[in-house]
Amino acid sequence: MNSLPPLTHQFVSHFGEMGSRWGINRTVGQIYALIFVSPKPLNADEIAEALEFSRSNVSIGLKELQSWRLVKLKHLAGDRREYFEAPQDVWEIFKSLAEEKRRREVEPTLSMLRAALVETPGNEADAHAQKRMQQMHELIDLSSTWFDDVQRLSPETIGRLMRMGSSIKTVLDMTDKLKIVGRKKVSS
Amino acid sequence: MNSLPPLTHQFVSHFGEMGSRWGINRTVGQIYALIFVSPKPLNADEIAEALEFSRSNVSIGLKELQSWRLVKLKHLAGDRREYFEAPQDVWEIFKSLAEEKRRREVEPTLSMLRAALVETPGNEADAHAQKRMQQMHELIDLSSTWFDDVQRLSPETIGRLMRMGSSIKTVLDMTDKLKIVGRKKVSS
DNA sequence: TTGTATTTTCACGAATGTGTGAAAACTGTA
DNA sequence: TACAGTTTTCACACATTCGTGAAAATACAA
Repeated sequence: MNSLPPLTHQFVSHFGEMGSRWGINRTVGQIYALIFVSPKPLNADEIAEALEFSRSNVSIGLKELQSWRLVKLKHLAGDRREYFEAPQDVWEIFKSLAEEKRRREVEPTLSMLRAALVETPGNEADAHAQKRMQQMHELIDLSSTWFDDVQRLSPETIGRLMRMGSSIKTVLDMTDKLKIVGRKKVSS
Repeated sequence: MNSLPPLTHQFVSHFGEMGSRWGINRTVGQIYALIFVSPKPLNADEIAEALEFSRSNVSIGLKELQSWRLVKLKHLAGDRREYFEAPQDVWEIFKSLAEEKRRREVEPTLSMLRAALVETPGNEADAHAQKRMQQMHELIDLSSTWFDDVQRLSPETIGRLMRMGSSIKTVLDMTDKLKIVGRKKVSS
């Protein structure tokens, strides 16, 4: 760990520190950071040595990172060991992360809400609770579906959308106007 | 806790279970859930009784929820106790959450990346690492700025944008075409 | 198949996080 | 100021998570 070059070291340390806030542990964060900045795939021993973790710890960390689809397993010719690398395209990474987060952190709640919404509340309190759940469901469902849709766009298109920022409103207003004009034309 | 009406109970339990995935603990999750579905503001004692938590635990949980801006403190006339309620507008809640998450989970990383990007790499490995950090920075910075922008739009506009889903691409393509036509006109 | 390199599992100690009751601190009223 | 209601802090016990080395399982070459 201390033998890492300064920028890499800084990056790896930061991911270790932030790990807990992101819901992964220090080890996993550092392993990912190291793989992310590495110019070539790494095997578990290299990681264990660079980070001064036990081999078993690295094994567990890599399993976890694979479950998040943040690292890809790669086999090098003439080498039996397993090598890992991070996808090169950061948009790809972003997508995997978002998708996995939704699956783990959002979907279960959506299911619970859906189940609760088809029940018939047995009293005043539950009737109100159900109304609140309805509001929550609407919001989560809309954002979730939207994210799903947008994810399918090319990175280039997403980039274009994002760079518009809040001026997307103007575009939206414009298209709405066009639609109304269109409708008027048809109906008149 | 067991005296809560069934739908409320289900909701509260779920938030307790999901808590760990969301980076809050069971207690905090349940307290929030209870406040969210409650038709009226609640005080700490009511929460402690309903959830069968110790009074001190509720106090700590409420502090945490306030720090996330998920509950609002409210004083009821003629009552010295502090009452808490969740903002009624779910979009408002969503915004607070997103903002707070960015502040805690994204900003520190952006700072670190910015700092690393102005350094001069001392060797090949760090040169490559810096390139990767550059890519990561670009992505996070763009998304972060975009989120900031969009957050300022009215819930209604955001809703409109989201309901468009991936067909936003068509709109984007259209406006691009308009711009090109416009430019041609000017230049010709 | 055997043998060896490699990965995974597991039990354990260490570290961290959680929830409690009691005590301290605070707040507003008289 | 005194004091009663309310909130917060704190030390402690308990639970959970983390990281390790050793042993077991797996994969593959000969």
